[in-house]
Amino acid sequence: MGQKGEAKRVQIVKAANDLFYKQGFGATSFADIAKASGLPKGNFYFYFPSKDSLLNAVLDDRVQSLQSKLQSFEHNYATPRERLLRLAEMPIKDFENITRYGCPMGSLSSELGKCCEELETRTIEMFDVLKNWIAGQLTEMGQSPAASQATARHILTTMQGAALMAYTYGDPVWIEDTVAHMKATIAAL
Amino acid sequence: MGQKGEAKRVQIVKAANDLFYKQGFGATSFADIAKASGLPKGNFYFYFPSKDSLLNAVLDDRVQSLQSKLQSFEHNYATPRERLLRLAEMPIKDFENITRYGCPMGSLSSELGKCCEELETRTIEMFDVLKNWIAGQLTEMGQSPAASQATARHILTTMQGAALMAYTYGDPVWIEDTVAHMKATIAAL
DNA sequence: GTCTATACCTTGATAGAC
DNA sequence: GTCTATCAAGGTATAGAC
Repeated sequence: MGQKGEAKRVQIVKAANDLFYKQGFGATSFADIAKASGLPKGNFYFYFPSKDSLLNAVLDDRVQSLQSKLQSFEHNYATPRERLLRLAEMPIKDFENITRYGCPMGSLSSELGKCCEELETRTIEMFDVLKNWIAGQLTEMGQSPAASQATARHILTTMQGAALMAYTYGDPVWIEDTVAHMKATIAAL
Repeated sequence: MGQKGEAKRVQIVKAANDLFYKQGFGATSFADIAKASGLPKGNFYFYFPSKDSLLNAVLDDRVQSLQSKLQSFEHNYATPRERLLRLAEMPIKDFENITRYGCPMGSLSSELGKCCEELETRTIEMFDVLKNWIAGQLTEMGQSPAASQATARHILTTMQGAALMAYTYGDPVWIEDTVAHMKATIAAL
């Protein structure tokens, strides 16, 4: 596949990523992606054998974004506590999107679980990246591996709940309260 | 509408309720409901003018179930703390369904938010019933109205997060840990 | 490699017989 | 009131021209 082909592939994934987030995977048709990307819809099947395959590419992209984000935390902040605090307040910065479209990981996971189990396992991958990174920070802070996992689960659970409720009510107050609570918890660890 | 007609209506709502929970609203077709209820699909439009209308009937049913459940808590347990503890441990009893299909309220809310805003407001109704009941118990325990609302939001947020994560991972540990944590919080109030 | 045209299926909804 | 047959629309996916 040539240079131009790769660029087009990226273009498709980019448009699909956005639409899968804002409309959901099932509600997004190839016609939608064609309109958003400016590419004719028959072309997609040259790059992706199926819609599921396209979603897989989108998930690859999201995992990579998440990993580089976490890496930037490690680079920019010296202590694990500081890193976790920055992570916890991320939903504040993104509250508009979360309130309107939900958490990119949580809402997709919720949707895929109902229809396609194979794809659901891919979303677990994404959550695992985040969970294990959080647990790693906690271990670095002196928690045992088991305790780190439990605390990481607690943090993920709370943030996902906040995103879902803020999305349901269309009100960021659910995020604000939860983030404040979470930051206090982390600071006290 | 006669007696038999009403019975059939209930039968349709019952089958739809189950399928909307286990497969999702969008993924459930009239053909599915026909197969599950044993009724021919062309018949549905005599009872419901549209699929949305059927969902509304399902939501009415769920709200009523929820309200009678909460009423039974009031009847069976003397103190608000006891009632909240019983509510908090409900997901434990239902962990198998939640792990497989998610929370009936949360997963539906997540799905509807992406497609139909009018129906999304109906799910808020359901959450409000629960939220305001929890807040009422907390007020009875001496919390101020504002604090009661904030605590009720916190409880709802946490339980929804636990349901979503248990569903995503297909693992009830997310529920067990969260319920234990929640019960400790309530007991300490 | 790129794009058009279209096949084929499933969906929600309707028309009309009984 | 109840049910069968069918419609129009929109979906994914494919065939094949260029």
